[in-house]
Amino acid sequence: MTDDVDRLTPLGLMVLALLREGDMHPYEMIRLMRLRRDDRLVAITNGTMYHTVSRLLKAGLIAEVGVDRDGNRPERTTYTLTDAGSDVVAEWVRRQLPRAERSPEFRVALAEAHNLPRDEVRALLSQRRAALAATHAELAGGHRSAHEQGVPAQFLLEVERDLAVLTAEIAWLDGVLERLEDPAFPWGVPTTPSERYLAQRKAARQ
Amino acid sequence: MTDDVDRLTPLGLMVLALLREGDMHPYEMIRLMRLRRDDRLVAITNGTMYHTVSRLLKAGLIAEVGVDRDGNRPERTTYTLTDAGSDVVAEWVRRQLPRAERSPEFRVALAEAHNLPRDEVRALLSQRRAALAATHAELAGGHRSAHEQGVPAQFLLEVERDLAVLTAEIAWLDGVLERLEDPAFPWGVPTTPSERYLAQRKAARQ
DNA sequence: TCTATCATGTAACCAGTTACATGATTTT
DNA sequence: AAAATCATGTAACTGGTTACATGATAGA
Repeated sequence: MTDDVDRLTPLGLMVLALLREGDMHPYEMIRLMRLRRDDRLVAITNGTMYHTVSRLLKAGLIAEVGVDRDGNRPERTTYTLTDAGSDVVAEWVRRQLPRAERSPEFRVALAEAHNLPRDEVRALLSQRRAALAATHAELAGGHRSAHEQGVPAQFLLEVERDLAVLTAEIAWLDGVLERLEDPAFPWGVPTTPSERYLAQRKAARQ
Repeated sequence: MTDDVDRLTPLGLMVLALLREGDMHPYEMIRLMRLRRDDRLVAITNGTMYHTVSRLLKAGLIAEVGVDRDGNRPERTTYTLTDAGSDVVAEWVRRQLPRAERSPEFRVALAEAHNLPRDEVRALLSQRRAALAATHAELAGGHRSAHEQGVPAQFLLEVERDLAVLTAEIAWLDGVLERLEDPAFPWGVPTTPSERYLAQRKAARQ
């Protein structure tokens, strides 16, 4: 399983997380993810989706639960999450959330953070906060010493942008950590699905 | 050439830009880029570097300029930039700099922006500023309507982070655009190489 | 002298992208 | 009825990563 978690790509994880909402066939995943604008986080194309699904299947994280057919359209295979797949979702998020990298992985982990208990998320994000602060300090040190050694300003623009973005992220994280302490802040998966949610599912199912 | 520019990866572009400083063999590129901490921007491994160099060669963007040998160490091939390769650097930066995506490509384009004239960079970054503002507006609209339709707050965390980072980037860009208007802000490649620069080159050459 | 690490590179594998295929439905 | 688009998927290509190879030097 360690291996599974390591090899999981952002799209792979989002597919697993999606299957926690119910069994689906790949085309439905594509539509639902596009409806929700998950393509902000990962590129979604037919090729990538089918490719990803077949790797998840081979890894035993999902399983076929039958083939249906709608009118005379091509058959389509519906997939379900295995127990292993379900475990892997939490483990992946747990691993990505505290890391300092500002990567596609982190954005996905944050978007899927509600798959973990709220207190664990708070702890993981605190770790990330510390890691980002360390990165910031190191980068600022490098910038200062480059400046002192006479590196011209036009070569330092990118570092300065990086510092600005890092600062904003840290400030944002501080805000979130505070909000998460408030018991009024909602968490987890709502027990009664909203209208909007149901409408989305239906639209995607067709 | 259009095609060349499109297919160029961030590492490929950085290799081309590096070769504007002089002919080099791949291992030297690896060392020099690591010294300069370019591995903040792109992953640098042996495999990736040699792979990239061989693709640049095949595309005619670089050429072999001889094989040397140091003592009994393995032979090594030195590469030089072709005219086509040199053109492609500017064209790639010109294309990436105004885009709204906050991708590895943009960071590399910014780090290599000094390969273009300062006024062109100002114009390109202004375009990006506008594109980011548009993205921000759209994202904020999506967030508001999701909120109004009752999407619980724990599902909106990632969007909020995205908005915070976008805001910081726009503010940073405004600062840069202002600085670039000041004729005292330095630009271009310094004519007399600094000590630090020479020391780096030497250390990387070995 | 044995072992570790450096210098330099090759090759196989793996994930993502692009292009295409095929029949069904909808639009003109 | 022709053209466009949708639904569903396959296959080939391309770029990046990992693992390995080989001789040279340096340190214990």
